[in-house]
Amino acid sequence: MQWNIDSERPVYIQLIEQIQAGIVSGYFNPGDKLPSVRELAAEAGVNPNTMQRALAELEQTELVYTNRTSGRFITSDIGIIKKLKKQSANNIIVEFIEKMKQIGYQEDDILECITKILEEMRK
Amino acid sequence: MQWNIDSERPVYIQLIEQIQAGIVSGYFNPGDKLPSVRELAAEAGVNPNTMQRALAELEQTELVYTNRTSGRFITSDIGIIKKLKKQSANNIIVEFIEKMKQIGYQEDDILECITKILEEMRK
DNA sequence: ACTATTGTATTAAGTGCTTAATACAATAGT
DNA sequence: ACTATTGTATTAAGCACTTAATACAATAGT
Repeated sequence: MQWNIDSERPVYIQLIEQIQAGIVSGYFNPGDKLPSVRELAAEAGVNPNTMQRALAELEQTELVYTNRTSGRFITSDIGIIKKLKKQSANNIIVEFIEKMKQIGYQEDDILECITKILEEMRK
Repeated sequence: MQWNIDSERPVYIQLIEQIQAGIVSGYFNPGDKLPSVRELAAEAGVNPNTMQRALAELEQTELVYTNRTSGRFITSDIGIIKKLKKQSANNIIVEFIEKMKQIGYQEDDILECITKILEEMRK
């Protein structure tokens, strides 16, 4: 796994994001065993407690689960993963729309704007 | 002005956002004189220093300017306002796209998703 | 020239949050 | 049964940041 931690925001938040992205985007596969807390921490260059915190919080989404001494695993329930992916997308989109409205864009304008930018990116 | 401050995030940030939104969305008009720091603070129910901080930071965007004792004014330069509005939109959109990509959405998916949600909102 | 009103500077207290050191607990594997 | 390895709990230090009290500075208006 390719870790990418900066000091702009709390480390544990970035860990959560990156692990979750790894699962939801398919980098980790359902049922995979994760390396141990200490290994992951070493790999990412963070304190084990910090990694532990990230993983513990992730568990609340049921994306991963723990067997006390045999380690942590990605859920095998593809439904959960898909559901969370949709949910995440929804939250991101709603937040995005709210922000755009706050600076005075109507719904039509938003669609137009983003279409334009996405087109530009394709070039 | 209708202030809406919660304790989730720093007060001064929320003030910046709301004032900026007020300008960019057309609630405040170019050239308008703003109430004094102390008045605004009282109105919003915050400490004057906090309002001062928000206004001072806003000045860096050139949306408002100060005449030491006669008060603060919204810029009369409509260009600046429009430019900032576009810039803000761009930042919001780019950030949005990045987030969506991080959870595994391609550009096409993004457009599809948001189109769908916007359509739902219209109903 | 005076004074009220405006913006500004300084600084200290409070606060919440992150991180890290360390110790504890459970169990798979031998 | 032992031991190495796993996850977990506790707690304290550090840190950065926000907020607020207070004092200072400039000038428009009289």
